[in-house]
Amino acid sequence: MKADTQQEQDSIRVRFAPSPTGHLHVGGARTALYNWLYARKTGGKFILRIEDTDARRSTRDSYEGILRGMSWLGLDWDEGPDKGGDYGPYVQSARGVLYHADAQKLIDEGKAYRCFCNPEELEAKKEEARLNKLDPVYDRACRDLEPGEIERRLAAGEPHVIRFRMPLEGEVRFDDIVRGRFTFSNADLDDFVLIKSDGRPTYNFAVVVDDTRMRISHVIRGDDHISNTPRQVHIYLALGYRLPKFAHLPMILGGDRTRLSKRHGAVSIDHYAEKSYLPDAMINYLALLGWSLDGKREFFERQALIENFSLKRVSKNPAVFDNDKMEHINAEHLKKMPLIRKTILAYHTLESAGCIPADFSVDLSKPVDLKLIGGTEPVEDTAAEGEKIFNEREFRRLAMILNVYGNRIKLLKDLPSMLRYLYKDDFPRDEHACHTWLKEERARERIRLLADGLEELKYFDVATVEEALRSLADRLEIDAGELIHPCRVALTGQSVSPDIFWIIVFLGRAKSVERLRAAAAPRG
RNA sequence: GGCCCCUUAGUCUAGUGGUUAGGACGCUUGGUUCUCAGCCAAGAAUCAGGGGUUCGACUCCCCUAGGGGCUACCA
Repeated sequence: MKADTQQEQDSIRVRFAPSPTGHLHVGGARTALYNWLYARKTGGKFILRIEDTDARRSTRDSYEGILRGMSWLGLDWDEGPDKGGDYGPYVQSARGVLYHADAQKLIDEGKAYRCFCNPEELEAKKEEARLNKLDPVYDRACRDLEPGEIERRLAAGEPHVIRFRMPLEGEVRFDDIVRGRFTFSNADLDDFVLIKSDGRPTYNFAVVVDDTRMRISHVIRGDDHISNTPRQVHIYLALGYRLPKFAHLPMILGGDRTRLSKRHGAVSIDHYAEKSYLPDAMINYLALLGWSLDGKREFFERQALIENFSLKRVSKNPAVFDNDKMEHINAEHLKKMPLIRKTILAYHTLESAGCIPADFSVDLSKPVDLKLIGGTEPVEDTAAEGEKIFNEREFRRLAMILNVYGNRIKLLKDLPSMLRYLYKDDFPRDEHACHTWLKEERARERIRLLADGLEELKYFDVATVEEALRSLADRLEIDAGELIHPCRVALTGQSVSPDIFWIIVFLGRAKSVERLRAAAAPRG
Protein backbone atom coordinates (compact mmCIF):
# COMPACT_ATOMS: atom_id res chain seq x y z
CA MET A 1 0.00 0.00 0.00
CA LYS A 2 2.90 2.28 0.73
CA ALA A 3 5.82 2.82 -1.57
CA ASP A 4 6.50 -0.21 -3.68
CA THR A 5 9.56 -2.18 -2.77
CA GLN A 6 12.27 -2.49 -5.35
CA GLN A 7 11.24 -6.05 -5.99
CA GLU A 8 7.73 -5.00 -6.82
CA GLN A 9 9.04 -2.24 -9.03
CA ASP A 10 10.88 -4.78 -11.06
CA SER A 11 7.85 -6.90 -11.60
CA ILE A 12 5.46 -4.28 -12.86
CA ARG A 13 3.65 -5.73 -15.81
CA VAL A 14 0.76 -4.04 -17.54
CA ARG A 15 -1.16 -4.88 -20.65
CA PHE A 16 -3.39 -3.52 -23.35
CA ALA A 17 -5.95 -6.12 -24.33
CA PRO A 18 -8.06 -5.05 -27.29
CA SER A 19 -10.52 -7.27 -29.03
CA PRO A 20 -9.94 -7.36 -32.77
CA THR A 21 -13.42 -6.28 -33.71
CA GLY A 22 -12.67 -2.90 -35.22
CA HIS A 23 -10.03 -0.26 -35.68
CA LEU A 24 -7.93 1.11 -32.89
CA HIS A 25 -10.02 4.02 -31.71
CA VAL A 26 -9.28 7.03 -29.60
CA GLY A 27 -10.48 5.44 -26.37
CA GLY A 28 -8.50 2.27 -26.85
CA ALA A 29 -5.43 4.23 -27.82
CA ARG A 30 -5.68 6.30 -24.67
CA THR A 31 -5.92 3.13 -22.56
CA ALA A 32 -2.95 1.66 -24.39
CA LEU A 33 -1.03 4.88 -23.89
CA TYR A 34 -1.58 5.02 -20.13
CA ASN A 35 -0.48 1.41 -19.78
CA TRP A 36 2.54 2.08 -21.93
CA LEU A 37 3.45 5.24 -20.05
CA TYR A 38 3.18 3.46 -16.74
CA ALA A 39 5.39 0.62 -17.93
CA ARG A 40 7.99 2.92 -19.43
CA LYS A 41 7.99 5.13 -16.39
CA THR A 42 8.44 2.30 -13.93
CA GLY A 43 10.73 0.19 -16.04
CA GLY A 44 8.06 -2.49 -16.19
CA LYS A 45 6.81 -4.53 -19.10
CA PHE A 46 4.04 -3.60 -21.51
CA ILE A 47 2.18 -6.56 -22.93
CA LEU A 48 -0.18 -6.71 -25.87
CA ARG A 49 -2.84 -9.37 -25.68
CA ILE A 50 -5.55 -9.99 -28.22
CA GLU A 51 -8.95 -10.83 -26.79
CA ASP A 52 -10.60 -12.70 -29.61
CA THR A 53 -12.98 -14.87 -27.66
CA ASP A 54 -15.85 -13.61 -29.75
CA ALA A 55 -15.24 -15.77 -32.80
CA ARG A 56 -17.96 -14.13 -34.85
CA ARG A 57 -16.77 -10.54 -34.57
CA SER A 58 -13.01 -10.99 -34.53
CA THR A 59 -11.20 -10.34 -37.78
CA ARG A 60 -7.69 -10.50 -39.07
CA ASP A 61 -8.05 -7.01 -40.49
CA SER A 62 -8.85 -5.57 -37.11
CA TYR A 63 -5.94 -7.35 -35.56
CA GLU A 64 -3.57 -5.92 -38.10
CA GLY A 65 -5.17 -2.52 -37.90
CA ILE A 66 -4.71 -2.36 -34.16
CA LEU A 67 -1.06 -3.32 -34.40
CA ARG A 68 -0.60 -0.73 -37.12
CA GLY A 69 -2.25 1.93 -35.02
CA MET A 70 -0.12 1.12 -32.00
CA SER A 71 3.02 1.23 -34.08
CA TRP A 72 2.06 4.53 -35.63
CA LEU A 73 1.60 5.98 -32.17
CA GLY A 74 4.96 4.59 -31.22
CA LEU A 75 3.58 2.44 -28.42
CA ASP A 76 5.91 -0.52 -28.55
CA TRP A 77 5.15 -3.65 -26.58
CA ASP A 78 7.56 -6.03 -24.90
CA GLU A 79 5.51 -9.16 -25.30
CA GLY A 80 2.73 -9.85 -27.73
CA PRO A 81 1.31 -12.09 -30.42
CA ASP A 82 3.87 -11.04 -33.01
CA LYS A 83 6.79 -10.93 -30.59
CA GLY A 84 6.29 -13.83 -28.27
CA GLY A 85 7.38 -13.77 -24.65
CA ASP A 86 7.50 -16.06 -21.65
CA TYR A 87 3.80 -16.04 -20.96
CA GLY A 88 2.25 -16.72 -24.34
CA PRO A 89 0.37 -17.38 -26.36
CA TYR A 90 -0.84 -13.81 -26.47
CA VAL A 91 -4.02 -14.50 -28.36
CA GLN A 92 -6.90 -15.82 -26.31
CA SER A 93 -8.16 -18.15 -28.99
CA ALA A 94 -4.92 -20.10 -28.55
CA ARG A 95 -5.25 -20.41 -24.80
CA GLY A 96 -8.27 -22.69 -24.60
CA VAL A 97 -6.72 -25.36 -22.40
CA LEU A 98 -5.84 -22.83 -19.74
CA TYR A 99 -9.41 -21.64 -19.39
CA HIS A 100 -10.78 -25.15 -19.32
CA ALA A 101 -8.35 -26.26 -16.67
CA ASP A 102 -9.41 -23.44 -14.39
CA ALA A 103 -13.09 -23.90 -15.20
CA GLN A 104 -12.83 -27.58 -14.37
CA LYS A 105 -11.12 -26.71 -11.12
CA LEU A 106 -13.99 -24.47 -10.17
CA ILE A 107 -16.52 -27.15 -11.03
CA ASP A 108 -14.61 -29.72 -8.99
CA GLU A 109 -14.63 -27.41 -6.03
CA GLY A 110 -18.30 -26.64 -6.42
CA LYS A 111 -17.65 -23.02 -7.32
CA ALA A 112 -19.06 -23.31 -10.81
CA TYR A 113 -21.64 -25.48 -12.48
CA ARG A 114 -22.86 -26.60 -15.85
CA CYS A 115 -26.02 -25.00 -17.14
CA PHE A 116 -28.10 -26.54 -19.89
CA CYS A 117 -30.64 -23.79 -20.32
CA ASN A 118 -30.88 -22.74 -23.91
CA PRO A 119 -30.43 -19.11 -24.92
CA GLU A 120 -33.91 -18.69 -26.37
CA GLU A 121 -35.60 -19.83 -23.17
CA LEU A 122 -33.40 -17.55 -21.14
CA GLU A 123 -34.16 -14.60 -23.33
CA ALA A 124 -37.86 -15.28 -23.04
CA LYS A 125 -37.62 -15.43 -19.26
CA LYS A 126 -35.74 -12.19 -19.16
CA GLU A 127 -38.27 -10.51 -21.36
CA GLU A 128 -41.03 -11.65 -19.07
CA ALA A 129 -39.15 -10.40 -16.04
CA ARG A 130 -38.73 -7.04 -17.66
CA LEU A 131 -42.43 -6.84 -18.38
CA ASN A 132 -43.16 -7.57 -14.75
CA LYS A 133 -40.62 -4.95 -13.75
CA LEU A 134 -38.42 -7.54 -12.15
CA ASP A 135 -34.68 -7.88 -12.50
CA PRO A 136 -33.95 -9.70 -15.73
CA VAL A 137 -31.32 -11.95 -14.22
CA TYR A 138 -30.61 -15.61 -14.71
CA ASP A 139 -32.95 -17.62 -12.48
CA ARG A 140 -30.27 -20.15 -11.52
CA ALA A 141 -32.37 -23.02 -12.80
CA CYS A 142 -29.35 -25.28 -13.20
CA ARG A 143 -27.52 -24.25 -10.08
CA ASP A 144 -28.41 -27.39 -8.17
CA LEU A 145 -28.97 -30.10 -10.75
CA GLU A 146 -28.59 -33.67 -9.55
CA PRO A 147 -25.18 -35.15 -10.44
CA GLY A 148 -26.96 -37.96 -12.24
CA GLU A 149 -28.91 -35.61 -14.43
CA ILE A 150 -25.80 -33.67 -15.31
CA GLU A 151 -24.07 -36.90 -16.30
CA ARG A 152 -26.98 -37.95 -18.41
CA ARG A 153 -27.35 -34.67 -20.27
CA LEU A 154 -23.63 -34.44 -20.74
CA ALA A 155 -23.55 -37.92 -22.21
CA ALA A 156 -26.43 -36.98 -24.48
CA GLY A 157 -24.24 -34.24 -25.81
CA GLU A 158 -26.52 -31.42 -24.73
CA PRO A 159 -24.96 -28.02 -25.30
CA HIS A 160 -24.22 -26.18 -22.09
CA VAL A 161 -22.31 -23.34 -20.52
CA ILE A 162 -20.37 -23.18 -17.30
CA ARG A 163 -21.59 -20.63 -14.79
CA PHE A 164 -20.06 -19.16 -11.69
CA ARG A 165 -21.83 -20.10 -8.46
CA MET A 166 -22.20 -16.63 -7.01
CA PRO A 167 -22.55 -16.50 -3.23
CA LEU A 168 -26.07 -15.38 -2.36
CA GLU A 169 -24.98 -13.07 0.41
CA GLY A 170 -21.96 -11.13 1.52
CA GLU A 171 -19.99 -8.62 -0.47
CA VAL A 172 -16.83 -8.17 -2.51
CA ARG A 173 -14.46 -5.29 -2.28
CA PHE A 174 -11.43 -4.06 -4.08
CA ASP A 175 -9.30 -0.95 -4.27
CA ASP A 176 -8.81 1.22 -7.28
CA ILE A 177 -5.82 3.50 -7.66
CA VAL A 178 -7.85 6.31 -9.15
CA ARG A 179 -11.21 5.74 -7.47
CA GLY A 180 -10.47 4.35 -4.08
CA ARG A 181 -12.39 1.50 -2.48
CA PHE A 182 -15.37 -0.27 -4.00
CA THR A 183 -17.80 -2.52 -2.25
CA PHE A 184 -20.40 -4.54 -4.12
CA SER A 185 -23.13 -6.67 -2.67
CA ASN A 186 -23.11 -10.26 -3.92
CA ALA A 187 -26.87 -10.25 -4.03
CA ASP A 188 -26.66 -7.87 -6.95
CA LEU A 189 -24.40 -10.18 -8.90
CA ASP A 190 -25.67 -13.10 -10.95
CA ASP A 191 -24.40 -16.51 -11.91
CA PHE A 192 -22.63 -15.23 -14.97
CA VAL A 193 -21.21 -17.45 -17.68
CA LEU A 194 -17.57 -18.52 -17.54
CA ILE A 195 -17.42 -20.80 -20.57
CA LYS A 196 -19.78 -20.38 -23.48
CA SER A 197 -21.44 -23.28 -25.23
CA ASP A 198 -18.92 -23.06 -28.05
CA GLY A 199 -16.23 -23.82 -25.50
CA ARG A 200 -14.75 -20.34 -25.50
CA PRO A 201 -14.34 -18.37 -22.29
CA THR A 202 -16.28 -15.19 -21.68
CA TYR A 203 -14.42 -11.95 -21.27
CA ASN A 204 -14.75 -11.87 -17.49
CA PHE A 205 -13.28 -15.31 -17.11
CA ALA A 206 -10.54 -15.10 -19.71
CA VAL A 207 -9.31 -11.79 -18.43
CA VAL A 208 -8.74 -13.17 -14.93
CA VAL A 209 -7.04 -16.33 -16.09
CA ASP A 210 -4.80 -14.42 -18.49
CA ASP A 211 -3.94 -11.54 -16.23
CA THR A 212 -2.94 -14.03 -13.60
CA ARG A 213 -0.94 -16.29 -15.88
CA MET A 214 0.72 -13.34 -17.56
CA ARG A 215 1.65 -11.98 -14.15
CA ILE A 216 -0.09 -8.68 -14.76
CA SER A 217 0.51 -6.46 -11.76
CA HIS A 218 -1.69 -3.51 -12.70
CA VAL A 219 -4.91 -3.65 -14.63
CA ILE A 220 -5.35 -0.24 -16.23
CA ARG A 221 -8.51 0.00 -18.32
CA GLY A 222 -11.60 2.04 -19.06
CA ASP A 223 -14.05 2.58 -16.24
CA ASP A 224 -16.78 0.87 -18.21
CA HIS A 225 -15.19 -2.18 -16.61
CA ILE A 226 -15.80 -1.13 -13.04
CA SER A 227 -19.06 -3.02 -12.90
CA ASN A 228 -17.33 -6.12 -14.21
CA THR A 229 -14.59 -5.99 -11.65
CA PRO A 230 -16.54 -7.48 -8.73
CA ARG A 231 -17.29 -10.54 -10.87
CA GLN A 232 -13.65 -10.82 -11.74
CA VAL A 233 -12.61 -10.42 -8.13
CA HIS A 234 -14.87 -13.35 -7.31
CA ILE A 235 -13.06 -15.46 -9.86
CA TYR A 236 -9.65 -14.44 -8.54
CA LEU A 237 -10.74 -15.41 -5.06
CA ALA A 238 -12.38 -18.67 -6.09
CA LEU A 239 -9.26 -19.71 -7.95
CA GLY A 240 -7.00 -18.64 -5.13
CA TYR A 241 -5.25 -16.09 -7.31
CA ARG A 242 -3.73 -12.90 -6.11
CA LEU A 243 -5.52 -9.70 -7.06
CA PRO A 244 -3.73 -7.26 -9.33
CA LYS A 245 -3.96 -3.54 -8.63
CA PHE A 246 -6.75 -1.84 -10.51
CA ALA A 247 -6.81 1.60 -12.10
CA HIS A 248 -9.97 2.55 -13.94
CA LEU A 249 -9.70 5.36 -16.43
CA PRO A 250 -12.50 7.79 -17.18
CA MET A 251 -14.27 7.35 -20.48
CA ILE A 252 -13.69 9.52 -23.50
CA LEU A 253 -16.95 10.95 -24.77
CA GLY A 254 -18.18 12.61 -27.92
CA GLY A 255 -19.55 16.13 -28.13
CA ASP A 256 -22.97 14.93 -27.01
CA ARG A 257 -21.44 13.41 -23.89
CA THR A 258 -22.18 9.86 -24.87
CA ARG A 259 -19.49 7.27 -25.27
CA LEU A 260 -17.30 8.04 -28.25
CA SER A 261 -18.30 6.00 -31.29
CA LYS A 262 -18.35 6.09 -35.07
CA ARG A 263 -21.32 8.38 -34.86
CA HIS A 264 -19.01 11.09 -33.63
CA GLY A 265 -16.93 11.01 -36.76
CA ALA A 266 -13.20 10.78 -36.41
CA VAL A 267 -12.61 8.17 -33.75
CA SER A 268 -10.19 5.88 -35.51
CA ILE A 269 -6.50 6.42 -34.99
CA ASP A 270 -6.08 5.64 -38.68
CA HIS A 271 -8.07 8.74 -39.46
CA TYR A 272 -5.57 10.93 -37.69
CA ALA A 273 -2.67 9.14 -39.29
CA GLU A 274 -4.20 9.75 -42.71
CA LYS A 275 -4.82 13.37 -41.88
CA SER A 276 -1.12 13.62 -41.12
CA TYR A 277 -1.38 14.51 -37.49
CA LEU A 278 1.88 13.90 -35.71
CA PRO A 279 1.96 10.75 -33.58
CA ASP A 280 3.66 12.67 -30.82
CA ALA A 281 0.93 15.28 -30.86
CA MET A 282 -1.73 12.60 -30.79
CA ILE A 283 -0.09 11.03 -27.78
CA ASN A 284 0.29 14.36 -26.09
CA TYR A 285 -3.38 15.18 -26.52
CA LEU A 286 -4.55 11.72 -25.55
CA ALA A 287 -2.47 11.91 -22.39
CA LEU A 288 -4.27 15.11 -21.48
CA LEU A 289 -7.63 13.43 -21.78
CA GLY A 290 -7.92 12.21 -18.24
CA TRP A 291 -4.56 13.17 -16.83
CA SER A 292 -2.79 16.41 -16.02
CA LEU A 293 0.49 17.31 -14.42
CA ASP A 294 -0.46 20.55 -12.73
CA GLY A 295 -3.19 22.00 -14.88
CA LYS A 296 -0.72 24.39 -16.45
CA ARG A 297 1.77 22.55 -18.56
CA GLU A 298 0.18 20.94 -21.59
CA PHE A 299 2.95 20.49 -24.10
CA PHE A 300 4.84 17.26 -23.59
CA GLU A 301 7.39 15.51 -25.71
CA ARG A 302 7.17 11.77 -25.56
CA GLN A 303 9.97 11.44 -23.05
CA ALA A 304 8.53 14.16 -20.83
CA LEU A 305 5.25 12.30 -20.75
CA ILE A 306 6.99 9.19 -19.56
CA GLU A 307 8.85 11.08 -16.87
CA ASN A 308 5.84 12.94 -15.56
CA PHE A 309 3.04 10.44 -15.91
CA SER A 310 1.38 9.18 -12.79
CA LEU A 311 -1.72 7.10 -12.22
CA LYS A 312 -2.41 9.09 -9.10
CA ARG A 313 -3.07 12.16 -11.19
CA VAL A 314 -5.59 10.49 -13.41
CA SER A 315 -8.93 12.25 -13.35
CA LYS A 316 -12.23 10.65 -12.42
CA ASN A 317 -14.36 12.64 -14.83
CA PRO A 318 -15.17 11.57 -18.32
CA ALA A 319 -13.57 13.79 -20.97
CA VAL A 320 -15.03 15.06 -24.21
CA PHE A 321 -12.73 14.72 -27.18
CA ASP A 322 -12.12 18.18 -28.60
CA ASN A 323 -10.80 18.39 -32.12
CA ASP A 324 -9.85 22.05 -31.85
CA LYS A 325 -7.57 21.28 -28.97
CA MET A 326 -6.13 18.32 -30.79
CA GLU A 327 -5.30 20.58 -33.72
CA HIS A 328 -3.75 23.12 -31.44
CA ILE A 329 -1.50 20.54 -29.81
CA ASN A 330 -0.55 19.29 -33.23
CA ALA A 331 0.37 22.81 -34.30
CA GLU A 332 2.49 23.20 -31.19
CA HIS A 333 4.42 20.07 -32.01
CA LEU A 334 4.89 21.17 -35.59
CA LYS A 335 6.11 24.52 -34.35
CA LYS A 336 8.72 22.98 -32.08
CA MET A 337 9.90 20.41 -34.56
CA PRO A 338 13.45 20.93 -35.81
CA LEU A 339 13.45 22.36 -39.32
CA ILE A 340 15.40 19.50 -40.79
CA ARG A 341 12.96 16.96 -39.52
CA LYS A 342 10.05 19.01 -40.76
CA THR A 343 11.69 19.36 -44.14
CA ILE A 344 12.16 15.64 -44.45
CA LEU A 345 8.53 14.98 -43.59
CA ALA A 346 7.41 17.71 -45.97
CA TYR A 347 9.54 16.26 -48.69
CA HIS A 348 7.80 12.90 -48.39
CA THR A 349 4.41 14.54 -48.40
CA LEU A 350 5.14 16.65 -51.45
CA GLU A 351 6.72 13.80 -53.28
CA SER A 352 3.78 11.47 -52.83
CA ALA A 353 1.51 14.24 -54.08
CA GLY A 354 3.63 14.62 -57.18
CA CYS A 355 4.73 18.13 -56.38
CA ILE A 356 8.45 17.66 -56.11
CA PRO A 357 10.33 17.76 -59.40
CA ALA A 358 11.74 14.45 -60.53
CA ASP A 359 15.33 15.50 -60.05
CA PHE A 360 14.78 16.41 -56.46
CA SER A 361 15.98 13.44 -54.49
CA VAL A 362 17.89 14.04 -51.35
CA ASP A 363 19.44 10.91 -49.95
CA LEU A 364 17.66 10.76 -46.64
CA SER A 365 19.43 7.64 -45.55
CA LYS A 366 22.40 9.79 -44.72
CA PRO A 367 22.40 12.49 -42.10
CA VAL A 368 21.48 15.82 -43.58
CA ASP A 369 24.06 18.54 -43.24
CA LEU A 370 22.79 21.16 -40.87
CA LYS A 371 24.64 23.83 -42.77
CA LEU A 372 22.33 23.24 -45.69
CA ILE A 373 19.58 24.90 -43.81
CA GLY A 374 21.34 27.37 -41.61
CA GLY A 375 21.45 31.05 -42.35
CA THR A 376 19.00 33.29 -44.12
CA GLU A 377 21.08 34.17 -47.13
CA PRO A 378 19.08 34.56 -50.30
CA VAL A 379 18.44 31.63 -52.54
CA GLU A 380 19.78 32.26 -56.02
CA ASP A 381 17.61 32.25 -59.05
CA THR A 382 17.04 28.55 -59.43
CA ALA A 383 14.99 28.71 -62.56
CA ALA A 384 17.83 29.58 -64.84
CA GLU A 385 17.38 27.78 -68.13
CA GLY A 386 19.07 24.43 -68.45
CA GLU A 387 20.73 24.65 -65.09
CA LYS A 388 21.17 21.46 -63.19
CA ILE A 389 19.46 21.64 -59.87
CA PHE A 390 21.48 20.10 -57.16
CA ASN A 391 19.63 18.07 -54.61
CA GLU A 392 21.05 19.86 -51.64
CA ARG A 393 20.05 23.17 -53.06
CA GLU A 394 16.45 22.09 -53.54
CA PHE A 395 16.43 20.67 -50.07
CA ARG A 396 17.60 23.94 -48.69
CA ARG A 397 15.02 25.78 -50.72
CA LEU A 398 12.28 23.59 -49.27
CA ALA A 399 13.60 24.15 -45.77
CA MET A 400 13.57 27.89 -46.25
CA ILE A 401 10.09 27.78 -47.71
CA LEU A 402 8.88 25.89 -44.66
CA ASN A 403 10.66 28.34 -42.45
CA VAL A 404 8.92 31.27 -44.09
CA TYR A 405 5.57 29.50 -43.97
CA GLY A 406 6.10 28.90 -40.28
CA ASN A 407 2.93 28.43 -38.30
CA ARG A 408 0.72 28.64 -41.33
CA ILE A 409 1.22 24.93 -41.74
CA LYS A 410 -1.34 23.17 -39.60
CA LEU A 411 -1.10 19.75 -41.16
CA LEU A 412 1.59 18.32 -43.38
CA LYS A 413 -1.15 17.06 -45.58
CA ASP A 414 -2.03 20.62 -46.57
CA LEU A 415 1.40 21.17 -48.03
CA PRO A 416 0.86 19.95 -51.60
CA SER A 417 -2.01 22.29 -52.29
CA MET A 418 -0.40 25.05 -50.29
CA LEU A 419 2.94 24.94 -52.08
CA ARG A 420 2.01 23.68 -55.50
CA TYR A 421 2.55 27.10 -57.10
CA LEU A 422 6.19 26.91 -56.08
CA TYR A 423 6.73 23.73 -58.04
CA LYS A 424 4.19 23.64 -60.84
CA ASP A 425 2.49 26.08 -63.15
CA ASP A 426 -0.90 24.43 -62.92
CA PHE A 427 -1.59 25.68 -59.41
CA PRO A 428 -5.15 26.53 -58.36
CA ARG A 429 -6.25 30.15 -58.81
CA ASP A 430 -8.74 31.98 -56.70
CA GLU A 431 -11.05 33.57 -59.27
CA HIS A 432 -12.39 36.11 -56.87
CA ALA A 433 -8.92 37.27 -55.89
CA CYS A 434 -7.85 37.55 -59.52
CA HIS A 435 -10.90 39.57 -60.27
CA THR A 436 -10.38 41.89 -57.35
CA TRP A 437 -6.74 42.66 -57.97
CA LEU A 438 -6.16 42.24 -61.67
CA LYS A 439 -9.37 43.41 -63.22
CA GLU A 440 -8.36 46.99 -63.84
CA GLU A 441 -5.99 47.78 -66.63
CA ARG A 442 -4.30 50.29 -64.37
CA ALA A 443 -3.40 47.54 -61.91
CA ARG A 444 -2.07 45.36 -64.69
CA GLU A 445 0.05 48.19 -65.99
CA ARG A 446 1.68 48.50 -62.57
CA ILE A 447 2.37 44.81 -62.53
CA ARG A 448 4.09 45.09 -65.87
CA LEU A 449 6.26 47.84 -64.46
CA LEU A 450 7.06 45.61 -61.51
CA ALA A 451 8.07 42.80 -63.85
CA ASP A 452 10.32 45.17 -65.74
CA GLY A 453 11.86 46.30 -62.50
CA LEU A 454 12.57 42.77 -61.32
CA GLU A 455 14.11 41.87 -64.61
CA GLU A 456 16.63 44.64 -64.31
CA LEU A 457 17.75 43.90 -60.76
CA LYS A 458 21.41 43.17 -60.37
CA TYR A 459 20.87 40.94 -57.36
CA PHE A 460 17.82 38.88 -56.60
CA ASP A 461 17.60 38.60 -52.86
CA VAL A 462 14.77 39.47 -50.50
CA ALA A 463 16.10 42.89 -49.51
CA THR A 464 16.77 44.00 -53.06
CA VAL A 465 13.40 42.81 -54.31
CA GLU A 466 11.60 44.55 -51.50
CA GLU A 467 13.49 47.75 -52.13
CA ALA A 468 12.64 47.57 -55.82
CA LEU A 469 8.95 47.09 -55.20
CA ARG A 470 8.69 49.79 -52.59
CA SER A 471 10.50 52.38 -54.60
CA LEU A 472 8.31 51.60 -57.57
CA ALA A 473 5.28 52.18 -55.36
CA ASP A 474 6.78 55.50 -54.28
CA ARG A 475 7.34 56.58 -57.85
CA LEU A 476 3.78 55.64 -58.72
CA GLU A 477 2.60 57.42 -55.60
CA ILE A 478 0.59 54.44 -54.38
CA ASP A 479 0.67 52.25 -51.28
CA ALA A 480 2.98 49.29 -51.54
CA GLY A 481 -0.11 47.16 -50.97
CA GLU A 482 -1.43 48.26 -54.37
CA LEU A 483 1.49 46.42 -55.87
CA ILE A 484 1.79 43.62 -53.36
CA HIS A 485 -1.76 42.29 -53.59
CA PRO A 486 -1.97 41.92 -57.36
CA CYS A 487 1.56 40.56 -57.33
CA ARG A 488 0.59 37.93 -54.79
CA VAL A 489 -2.38 36.85 -56.84
CA ALA A 490 -0.31 36.74 -60.00
CA LEU A 491 2.40 34.61 -58.46
CA THR A 492 0.48 32.31 -56.16
CA GLY A 493 -3.08 32.43 -57.43
CA GLN A 494 -4.22 33.22 -53.90
CA SER A 495 -4.97 36.31 -51.90
CA VAL A 496 -3.06 35.04 -48.91
CA SER A 497 0.50 33.87 -48.64
CA PRO A 498 3.52 34.46 -46.47
CA ASP A 499 5.87 37.41 -47.03
CA ILE A 500 5.61 38.24 -50.71
CA PHE A 501 9.28 39.14 -51.12
CA TRP A 502 10.34 35.72 -50.02
CA ILE A 503 7.84 34.21 -52.40
CA ILE A 504 9.34 36.20 -55.28
CA VAL A 505 12.79 34.98 -54.38
CA PHE A 506 11.68 31.38 -53.98
CA LEU A 507 10.06 31.43 -57.38
CA GLY A 508 13.12 33.01 -58.90
CA ARG A 509 13.47 35.87 -61.30
CA ALA A 510 12.47 34.11 -64.51
CA LYS A 511 9.36 32.47 -63.09
CA SER A 512 8.26 35.57 -61.22
CA VAL A 513 8.57 37.81 -64.25
CA GLU A 514 6.85 35.25 -66.42
CA ARG A 515 3.85 34.99 -64.09
CA LEU A 516 3.60 38.71 -63.58
CA ARG A 517 3.59 39.32 -67.33
CA ALA A 518 1.05 36.59 -67.93
CA ALA A 519 -1.27 37.97 -65.29
CA ALA A 520 -0.83 41.54 -66.51
CA ALA A 521 -1.27 40.84 -70.19
CA PRO A 522 -3.63 43.44 -71.70
CA ARG A 523 -7.12 42.06 -72.11
CA GLY A 524 -9.27 42.44 -75.17
C1' G B 1 -36.22 -1.21 -13.33
C1' G B 2 -31.65 -2.74 -10.17
C1' C B 3 -26.43 -1.82 -9.05
C1' C B 4 -22.23 1.40 -9.78
C1' C B 5 -19.60 5.83 -11.28
C1' C B 6 -19.18 11.08 -12.50
C1' U B 7 -20.52 16.65 -11.87
C1' U B 8 -15.27 23.59 -11.58
C1' A B 9 -16.69 28.47 -17.96
C1' G B 10 -18.87 25.66 -24.58
C1' U B 11 -14.42 21.94 -23.96
C1' C B 12 -9.84 19.82 -21.19
C1' U B 13 -8.33 20.86 -16.38
C1' A B 14 -5.68 23.16 -11.40
C1' G B 15 -7.71 23.35 -6.70
C1' U B 16 -8.24 19.16 -1.07
C1' G B 17 -11.99 24.56 4.71
C1' G B 18 -10.27 31.02 4.37
C1' U B 19 -7.76 32.17 -3.31
C1' U B 20 -9.74 38.61 -6.79
C1' A B 21 -11.42 30.27 -8.17
C1' G B 22 -5.44 29.61 -11.75
C1' G B 23 -4.00 27.62 -16.80
C1' A B 24 -5.24 25.85 -21.90
C1' C B 25 -8.47 25.33 -26.41
C1' G B 26 -12.34 28.01 -28.58
C1' C B 27 -14.70 32.94 -28.74
C1' U B 28 -14.59 38.72 -28.71
C1' U B 29 -11.70 43.31 -29.06
C1' G B 30 -7.19 46.06 -29.87
C1' G B 31 -1.83 46.16 -31.49
C1' U B 32 2.06 44.48 -35.03
C1' U B 33 1.70 43.99 -40.81
C1' C B 34 1.56 43.54 -47.75
C1' U B 35 -2.72 39.48 -46.90
C1' C B 36 -3.21 35.23 -43.81
C1' A B 37 -1.16 32.59 -39.90
C1' G B 38 1.57 33.84 -35.80
C1' C B 39 2.89 36.86 -31.88
C1' C B 40 1.58 40.66 -28.02
C1' A B 41 -2.28 42.90 -25.02
C1' A B 42 -7.12 43.03 -23.12
C1' G B 43 -11.99 40.79 -22.38
C1' A B 44 -16.58 37.82 -21.83
C1' A B 45 -17.52 33.06 -19.60
C1' U B 46 -17.35 28.35 -14.34
C1' C B 47 -17.81 25.80 -8.81
C1' A B 48 -25.51 21.67 -11.43
C1' G B 49 -29.52 22.71 -7.49
C1' G B 50 -31.12 22.23 -2.33
C1' G B 51 -30.14 21.09 2.55
C1' G B 52 -26.73 20.41 6.43
C1' U B 53 -21.55 20.41 9.33
C1' U B 54 -18.52 24.77 10.49
C1' C B 55 -16.69 31.14 12.72
C1' G B 56 -16.09 30.10 7.42
C1' A B 57 -17.44 26.00 2.25
C1' C B 58 -15.76 24.82 -4.77
C1' U B 59 -13.45 21.82 -1.06
C1' C B 60 -16.65 17.42 4.17
C1' C B 61 -21.87 14.79 4.69
C1' C B 62 -26.98 13.96 2.79
C1' C B 63 -30.81 14.56 -0.89
C1' U B 64 -32.36 15.92 -5.82
C1' A B 65 -31.25 16.61 -10.87
C1' G B 66 -28.33 15.65 -15.13
C1' G B 67 -24.85 12.52 -17.67
C1' G B 68 -22.36 7.86 -18.16
C1' G B 69 -21.50 2.56 -17.31
C1' C B 70 -22.89 -2.52 -16.09
C1' U B 71 -27.12 -5.56 -15.85
C1' A B 72 -25.03 -10.72 -22.83
C1' C B 73 -23.13 -17.64 -24.34
C1' C B 74 -19.78 -8.61 -26.56
C1' A B 75 -15.44 -7.17 -24.88
